[in-house]
Amino acid sequence: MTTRMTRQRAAVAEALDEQDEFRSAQQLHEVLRARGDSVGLATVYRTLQTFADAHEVDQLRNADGEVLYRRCERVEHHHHLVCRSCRRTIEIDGPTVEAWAAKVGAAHDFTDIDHTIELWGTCKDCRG
Amino acid sequence: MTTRMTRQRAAVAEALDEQDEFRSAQQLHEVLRARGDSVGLATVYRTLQTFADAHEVDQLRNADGEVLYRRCERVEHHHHLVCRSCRRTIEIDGPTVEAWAAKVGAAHDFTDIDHTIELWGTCKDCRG
DNA sequence: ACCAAGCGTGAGAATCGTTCTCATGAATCG
DNA sequence: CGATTCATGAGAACGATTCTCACGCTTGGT
Repeated sequence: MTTRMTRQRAAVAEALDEQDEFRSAQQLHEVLRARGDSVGLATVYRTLQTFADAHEVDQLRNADGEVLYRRCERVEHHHHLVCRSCRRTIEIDGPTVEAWAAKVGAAHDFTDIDHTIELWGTCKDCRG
Repeated sequence: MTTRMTRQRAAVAEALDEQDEFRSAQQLHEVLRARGDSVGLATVYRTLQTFADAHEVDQLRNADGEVLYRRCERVEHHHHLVCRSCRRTIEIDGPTVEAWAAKVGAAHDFTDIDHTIELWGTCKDCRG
C-alpha cells in the first residue's frame, strides 16, 4: 500500500527531470538505457503511471495516440503549447478557458467537468 | 484518385447518421453487423478515416486513447462536451478560446497552431 | 542490525486498437 | 461493353501498453 523508494524509481525521476520536452515511456526507457541505468520497460510504464496518478508529472497524448510525460515547472493546473516537431513545451495557464469550460458544463447540466486543452504548433527553430 | 461510391461507404455513412453519440470504429462495425449490412472491419476503419480527412465527421480520443467518430450538426469548427459515461454529446463553440489559442501561439512565436479542446463530464441522466 | 511481510521488478507473453497485405470485386469512364 | 483502377475483406502484422508470476529488495518493527 505504501510507495517504496527504489533505484528504478529514482532513475526514472532523474531522467525525467533532465528532459525539457514531453517524452514517451519508450523514449525515457531509451534515455535510461543510454545512461547506463538498467530499468525494465514495464517498470518505466508503471512508474510513469504512478507519477501521473500522484500528479507529479503531466501526461498528454500526441496526434498518434502515444502518451507523453513531462515534469512541469508549475504544480498548479495549467496547459501546454507543444511543438509538433521537437516537442519543445511552453506551460501556459488560461484563467479565461477555465472559466469558460466550467460555465459551459454547468449550462448543460453536466458535472465533474474535466477538460482537455492542449495547443500544438511549430516552433521557431523547427520552421526552417 | 477519385472517390467511389460503394455499398460499404453508404452503409457506414448511414449507420453514422443514426448515432447521436460519438462511436468507435468497432462499435460502428457492430452496428452495421446488427442491421445486416456486412462490412469488413478494415473497411470501417478506412472509411471513417476518409470521412474524417474530408471533414465529414468529427474525431476525438477518449481517455483510453480510442478514436471516436461522430457526424456533427454543424460543419463549422466547434468543440464538444461529452458525457464520459454514455458519450452523449453537445456541440459547443467558443470564440473566446479560439482567440485565446491563437494569441497564445503567436505570443510564443509558434505557427500552424492547432488546438485540442474537449470537455468531458457526467450528464444528468448518468448521474443516478 | 535482523527478519518478516509484501510491494516492486523484469522478461516475455498477452491485449487491443488499428493498419497493412494482397488477391479478388466492383465503380467509373470512354 | 470493357479496361482501368480504386475499394474490399480476411487475416496477418504492428505498436503501444498491460499483465503474469517468480524472485528481489525496501521497510517497519524488534
